[in-house]
Amino acid sequence: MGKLEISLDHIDYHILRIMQNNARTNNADIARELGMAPSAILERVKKLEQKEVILQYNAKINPVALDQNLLSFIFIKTSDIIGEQGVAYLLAEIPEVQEVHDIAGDDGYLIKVRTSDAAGLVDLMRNTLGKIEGIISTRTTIVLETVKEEQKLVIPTPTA
Amino acid sequence: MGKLEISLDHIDYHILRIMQNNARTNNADIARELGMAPSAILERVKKLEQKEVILQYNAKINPVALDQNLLSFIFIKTSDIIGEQGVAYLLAEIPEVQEVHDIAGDDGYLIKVRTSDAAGLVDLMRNTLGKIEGIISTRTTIVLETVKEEQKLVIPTPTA
DNA sequence: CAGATTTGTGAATATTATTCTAAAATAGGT
DNA sequence: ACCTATTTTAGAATAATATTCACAAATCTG
Repeated sequence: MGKLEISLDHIDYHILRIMQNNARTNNADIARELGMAPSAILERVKKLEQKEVILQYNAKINPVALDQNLLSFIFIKTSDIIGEQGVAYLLAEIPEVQEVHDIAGDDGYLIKVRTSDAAGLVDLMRNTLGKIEGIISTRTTIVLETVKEEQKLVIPTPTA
Repeated sequence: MGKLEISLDHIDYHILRIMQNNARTNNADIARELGMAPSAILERVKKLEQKEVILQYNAKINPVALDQNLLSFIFIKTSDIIGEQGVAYLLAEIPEVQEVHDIAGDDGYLIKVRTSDAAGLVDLMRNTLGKIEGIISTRTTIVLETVKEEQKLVIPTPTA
């Protein structure tokens, strides 16, 4: 069920490194690169999934292609009691909201939002955020340009 | 030969929706779901890649499994001239830095950083950020808990 | 509407995924 | 060290998928 003990060896790391860079790499290729049988790789990958080390595989789509050109970060102060996250879950349900983080200090959340343009952002704030009870205030930061945007983690190497 | 004209139909959207949710869905399955020949799907997927609509496929790995438990956002003010992004590129090269955004207003950047713990963050700020010329000041926001973290885009549906 | 281009189908072949059994490796306990 | 239980791997056999290609259908374009 939940995330069990995690004990990953360098073979797992190698698999993760490959998968992180191209999730569509097939078993046969991974097996060749690691010099192992495809069946062994398949077994390991399944376990990595079961152990929730690999959470999901997803295609990164170009926002421009879908006309989602505006990225914004919004700090949201709420009346949520510490520990409770009612507003957070409501925020998480909004499709345009890609991330919801409970942050320290400001008794609030930081969310990442993608809309087509400024009008879309205004619309979202007015018609969606505006209707959520418990939001006290918001502070929006507009992204002019994204230089890097990945979810890749630093994976330990055998010699480090 | 960058991103050319983008003209996506509802079949492309459907493929993107499937791929966004599970990048390892095989061609045959997609073909079955769309009621088309696998060869046709293969053709479309290749074109989506060529047109840079699909940017990459990646496995989302559990940060906890790799002992990267601390997520932080750091606002960085620099002496970069507007339009120039020297510091941004240096920041982008840091493995622990997952995102680098040029933001409006504060003549600075917002970066997203993942470290093992607070000590790792301090270490990064001191030994890596500290050595980058042009950084004037930083303001760090610690994430206590992440409620949602995805890169999924809103994909238009036929009836919307 | 004709010619040209794009996109799709269907079949054939190459490659890969998956399953299974036995061997090898590993971990624990004495 | 040794034996046993457990985990992991290899290897072969089979099922399924990927990929290619020729031709048909659909779609532009002018």
